Amino acid sequence: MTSRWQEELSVSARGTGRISDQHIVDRIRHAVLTQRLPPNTRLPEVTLGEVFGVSRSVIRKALTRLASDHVIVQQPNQVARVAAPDVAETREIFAARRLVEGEVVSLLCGAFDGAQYGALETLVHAEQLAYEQGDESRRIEQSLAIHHYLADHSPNRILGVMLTDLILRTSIVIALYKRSGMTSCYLENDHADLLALLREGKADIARRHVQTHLESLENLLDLSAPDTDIDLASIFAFNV
Amino acid sequence: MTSRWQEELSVSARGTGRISDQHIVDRIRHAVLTQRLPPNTRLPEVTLGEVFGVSRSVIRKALTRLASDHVIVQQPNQVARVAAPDVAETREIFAARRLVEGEVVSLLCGAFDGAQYGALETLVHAEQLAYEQGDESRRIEQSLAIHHYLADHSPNRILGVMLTDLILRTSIVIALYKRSGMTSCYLENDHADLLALLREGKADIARRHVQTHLESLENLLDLSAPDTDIDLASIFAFNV
DNA sequence: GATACAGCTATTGTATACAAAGTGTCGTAC
DNA sequence: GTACGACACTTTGTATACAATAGCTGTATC
Repeated sequence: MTSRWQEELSVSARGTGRISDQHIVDRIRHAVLTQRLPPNTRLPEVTLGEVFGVSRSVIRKALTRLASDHVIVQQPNQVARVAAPDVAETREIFAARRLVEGEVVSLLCGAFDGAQYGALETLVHAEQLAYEQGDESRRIEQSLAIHHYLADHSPNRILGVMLTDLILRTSIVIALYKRSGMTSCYLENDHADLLALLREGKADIARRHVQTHLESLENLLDLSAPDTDIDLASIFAFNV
Repeated sequence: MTSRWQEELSVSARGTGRISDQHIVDRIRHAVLTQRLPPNTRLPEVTLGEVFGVSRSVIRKALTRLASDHVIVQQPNQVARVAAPDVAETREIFAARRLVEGEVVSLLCGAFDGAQYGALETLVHAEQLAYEQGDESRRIEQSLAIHHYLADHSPNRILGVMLTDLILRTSIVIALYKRSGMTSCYLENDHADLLALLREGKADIARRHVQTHLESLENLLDLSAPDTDIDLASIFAFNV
């Protein structure tokens, strides 16, 4: 039973001439980021090996790194799966991201040159356009590009890579807890306002703006649903 | 040429019955943390395999994880080495730790119960005692234990593991840039004062206290020295 | 004496074989 | 029909063999 994602990944792999473990990590990260690899998806080593045309050794290294980044979860003698954080962890991920992205934005205030502001502006416009055209997947891509741009240009590179990881983990939990009725996790003008604040160089205001933005995003999710595991635990409690 | 650290690690390994990659990661992390594995130390896979009595497969997995945690650096076809961040990265590590540990402490304010305050107090006293007795290595161990205690009990577990990593990376750069004359990186009463603030539950003051504490620690380092690579570059400059 | 080159050694990269553990299925007993 | 157990299959864990690459040492040459 060959599922959809195997084809997607192998197509991506075919484009590049050679395949290193770094490539594999990037492909899988990107697939998770764009929600083509939903939470809990099984990732058997042999299957991935066939998809990318390498042996398990290389896959194993890639999976180890992905597990370190909390993109997948690996338990002994069990198949690796795309991570599926519970509600509590989801809140913690958002809180951590508010802290880190707030600081990064604060550091970034007034630090860009004209070309960089231009690049950001292009991304913001593209997102707005995609939203107006109802192209949801393209809108998400642009939105992610904006946040990644901030992470990649963080004056503090440590915080930059932390933010990159947190953006990915945020994508995972959004995929998990997005309200079914909700067509889109979009907050109009938030990114445009942020860009303006960056230009003006008001660090504290910009920091708070990002944090509010992320809070709004979190509030769009349905975090009331009890977790599968927690359900089991409560059942046992009743039996005892 | 069997060097010192190989013996140290193997002794640690012998104590535990079985050896998993997690054990190996922990051993190496601890050895780096306590500065028995100084920055730039070479870590060949076969040697580690002999030390721990496992094959390269297991070592390889451990090294991959350590590299993900920035404890070691791995370049293609080259021996893994204990990380040795440059001055710029050192400053960034400290800045990141100030942000994260400040937040963790803020979250922790007034959150401990009596037993937990007692545990912390014991650690603080032990550190003070070790300092008075001039037992530097023991003092460092206690100091690390205090900060690890905070990280391990962070209400936000994401920030907790981030802090654990940053503590380790801080240890590495302290080993690298400690002033030669300086006998100790100790700031009297800082930890005791922090404990008092945690008890009182003044989150913002406690946060600022930790951040100041970390700034003082950074200022004890000699971050003016040019990097090894830069030294070589300047020598070449003279010859040309 | 300096330099370029060749070959050797040390070390990592990759694939594969086998062992061990988990997962699911089928059949049988009741 | 259900519960239990045996067995087959899937998947990961570990070791090892071989290939490929980096770094070093010695030597020949200018």
